[in-house]
Amino acid sequence: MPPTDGEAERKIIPQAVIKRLSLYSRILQDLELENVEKISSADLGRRLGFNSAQVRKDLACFGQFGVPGFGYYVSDLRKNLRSILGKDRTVRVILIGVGNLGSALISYHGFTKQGFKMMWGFEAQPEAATQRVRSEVPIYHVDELESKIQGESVDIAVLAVPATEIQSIAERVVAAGVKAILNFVPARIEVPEEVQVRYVDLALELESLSYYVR
Amino acid sequence: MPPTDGEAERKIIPQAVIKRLSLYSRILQDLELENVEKISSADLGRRLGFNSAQVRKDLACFGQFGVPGFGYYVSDLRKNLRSILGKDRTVRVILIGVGNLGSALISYHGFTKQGFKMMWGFEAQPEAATQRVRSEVPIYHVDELESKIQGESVDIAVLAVPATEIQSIAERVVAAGVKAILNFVPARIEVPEEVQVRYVDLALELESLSYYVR
DNA sequence: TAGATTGTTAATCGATTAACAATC
DNA sequence: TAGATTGTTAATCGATTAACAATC
Repeated sequence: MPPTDGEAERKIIPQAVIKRLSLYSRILQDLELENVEKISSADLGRRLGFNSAQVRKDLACFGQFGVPGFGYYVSDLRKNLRSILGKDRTVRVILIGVGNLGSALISYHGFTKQGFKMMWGFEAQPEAATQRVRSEVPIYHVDELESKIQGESVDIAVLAVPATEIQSIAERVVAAGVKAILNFVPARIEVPEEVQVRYVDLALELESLSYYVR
Repeated sequence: MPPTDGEAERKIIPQAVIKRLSLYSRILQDLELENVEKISSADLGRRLGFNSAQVRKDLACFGQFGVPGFGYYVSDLRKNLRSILGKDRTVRVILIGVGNLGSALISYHGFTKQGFKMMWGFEAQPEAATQRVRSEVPIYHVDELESKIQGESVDIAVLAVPATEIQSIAERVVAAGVKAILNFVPARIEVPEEVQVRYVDLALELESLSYYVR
């Protein structure tokens, strides 16, 4: 039986589908800038190296967006994807650990370009970090984490703290109500299963490449 | 019929297996520091959330490293994995585009910790970048790319240039003989298929998380 | 020897691709 | 209408997991 209400009964969508949706969304962004009005699943797939059936099936997870015999209206599909991905409103991000890597992430242009709002940075040595960074984003002492999050909601926490700190920081962030974590620290964290965690392990990427060049 | 020589007939290994191998290798590194002598596939898997059969099957792609009824000798398995991953020698890395993100990557401690050698950075404005970075790694003008690579071999090029530059930089790097690219720029590049390319798309990670918090 | 755990084959599961009726 | 392309079902492919004989 089909879901009777629009929101609550979302079926479980594979993570891989969500990633491809983001990719489609970007291509559509480019196409819109180029004033392209329509695109077929075959063309959209070709730009990313995907099969046309895969494009249609990914989209079919969320509804019917195309016109048989014609294709998809670029602007219409883009709107729909943005809404599906939750990008039709401001997504609020904080960064914890404004060291070497964190300094780059807090002012990373790619985040802003894709419409994320970097709210605050948190650091154990906030003065040094503030000097280093030169960005509009205010940097607070990590002790203020809970008090800042309280009140103003935060969607995603980006973690770039030392490995020794990661578990305790993750727990504090979760306790403060954050539901999604992007972790740049090469260590697994244990959080309740309703909290979404993604790992970006930079050295791991190099390692997997080094296999092919030996 | 089994391969008759040790090197040439490597069978095609899924990328996912190689990534897991790197993860195993790190766990073993930790265990060795803790003076743990042996580990079973079940314990190794548990640390990463993998099934024990998967651990054994991944390892089986490359040989028999375990002792039935006992498990794996930590130090022995680690040596084998390092050799498989090509980490039993210095892996030489260069970085192109020493801007905001590139500045962090060139001196990223995680790379050094995992035994990679960051050779040089290349930039269109090398003076500004050199001032910004404060690391031992010398930064050259991007015009010197070919002449520097010539002679001293480079295993992996990390790219963090502006999106408009990415395709031409990729082509130059490949022409200079580099066989593996780690691309932080959110744009697909076209290279000969023997060149290995991995994409790290930071905004994409946030996008896929934002789906879960809307 | 008895117990434990490997390496490997067979079964299961999920994701990708092909095919095609529906339809604009 | 004829042609093109969707949405969706069925077929294929590959990856994960279970099971177990081999063996330390």
